[in-house]
Amino acid sequence: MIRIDERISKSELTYDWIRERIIGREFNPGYRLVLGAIAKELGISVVPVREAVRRLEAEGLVEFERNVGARVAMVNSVEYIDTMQTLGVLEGAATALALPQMSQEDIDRAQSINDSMRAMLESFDPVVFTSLNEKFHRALFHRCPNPHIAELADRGWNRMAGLRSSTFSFVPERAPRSVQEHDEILRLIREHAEPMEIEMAVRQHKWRTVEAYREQGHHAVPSPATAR
Amino acid sequence: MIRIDERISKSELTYDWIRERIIGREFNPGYRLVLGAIAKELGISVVPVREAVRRLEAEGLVEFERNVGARVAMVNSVEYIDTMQTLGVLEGAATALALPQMSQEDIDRAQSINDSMRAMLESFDPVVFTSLNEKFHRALFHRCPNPHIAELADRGWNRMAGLRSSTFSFVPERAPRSVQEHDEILRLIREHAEPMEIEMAVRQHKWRTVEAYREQGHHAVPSPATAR
DNA sequence: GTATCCCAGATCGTATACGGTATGTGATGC
DNA sequence: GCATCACATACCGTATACGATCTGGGATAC
Repeated sequence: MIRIDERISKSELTYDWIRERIIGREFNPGYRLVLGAIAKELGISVVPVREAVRRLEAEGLVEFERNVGARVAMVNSVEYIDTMQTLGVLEGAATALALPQMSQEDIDRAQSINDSMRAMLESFDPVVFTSLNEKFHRALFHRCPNPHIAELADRGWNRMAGLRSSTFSFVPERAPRSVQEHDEILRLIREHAEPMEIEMAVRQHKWRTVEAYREQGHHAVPSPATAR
Repeated sequence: MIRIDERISKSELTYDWIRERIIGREFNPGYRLVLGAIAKELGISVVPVREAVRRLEAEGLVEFERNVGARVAMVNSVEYIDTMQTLGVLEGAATALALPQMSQEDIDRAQSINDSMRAMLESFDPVVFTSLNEKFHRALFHRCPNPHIAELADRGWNRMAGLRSSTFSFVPERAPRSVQEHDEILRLIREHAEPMEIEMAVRQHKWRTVEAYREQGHHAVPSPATAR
């Protein structure tokens, strides 16, 4: 019997509720998440709200200070760069591991997403473009047989979404190049290139975006690549 | 003035308390963590205990089932293999990124740890050996300038500790080879080999351990063994 | 006018309480 | 003797309550 019930706990509902609002930019970075206020808004008590917030904290979407409260994680260039760098490593590995499980349809789907991206290079909308970009990459690694890596990559993307509504608002000039690199990755996959080569293509693709962002100089902060 | 206070929340204390016991094998995999019982043991209420348990769940040390409760994550071969594989990726990358920050003392310290490991190959104690092994690897990547990767690698090691008190209890025959590979990694670092080469050496080192474990066939047991 | 102190409001951290769900056990019917 | 059902128990999920801590602003001293 299918449980129509399938009831989900209030803390989980709250978790989704807050998270949606962070990802959807309704709650901007720095927005203060007051437990009592959210509880009243949702018509529940503060306990499940608290639990939801702590979970979001564990995933890096929210910052918490003892006896002060929670706020949506701040836009911070260093964080952004670190997250992108980490995601490059994870997603590269996840994609390489997913290769044996990848079907022709998976590849076709990714290709069609990338075609959509190319099509919109003319009338460029950074937010939509960024969202398609995420879809493209998820399509490539979602078959990853190692659930740990897949989940970490997933969290990485969520965190990114929280930190920046749109990567390509900051480095629009990278968009054409990015589409090109996507094609290149798909080509490597189709031609059954060495998994390591594909992994590095994916990683470098992300790292080049970081480079572009860094050179753009949106941040006064020096790169971690300091001299010994 | 330094706050002698520096009071830490009860939920945090509880988190540490439980975690110590899991890592220290006082709570074995499958051990049931009853909120009320722990609360009474520590003389506090269940609320902070609950929070601590959820945090441990987020890190994978504990499994939680709605309306049933929490138990220490089960020894599960698949989980173990996945975790090791992920850790190989993360630690390889973290080590490579740490290279520019690495001092001569760091390298010497790692070398001396490995020497201790070699020394104990004769009278082999898997638990101590595994612990030294962890120290060795942490010594190599702890300078990693990207805190995200470092933290993920850190969590990976903790998770491993929870899943297996000692890797080398299961594949003792790999110990000598492992020491050798450590030397090789140190050699590459000293000779300023390509970061990528070092990253792959670290990754492959871990993956070979997984291979050894897998071939050993210990994992005939899917082991949650509840099968009501 | 500036710095310090103190108080009030806001918000968190934790305790206690209670209803809901799952699990095991003994009674009942066959 | 076996399967089924009902009930008791254990434990979780959430609500409510209250003391603790932080923050900001106004009063006071100089």
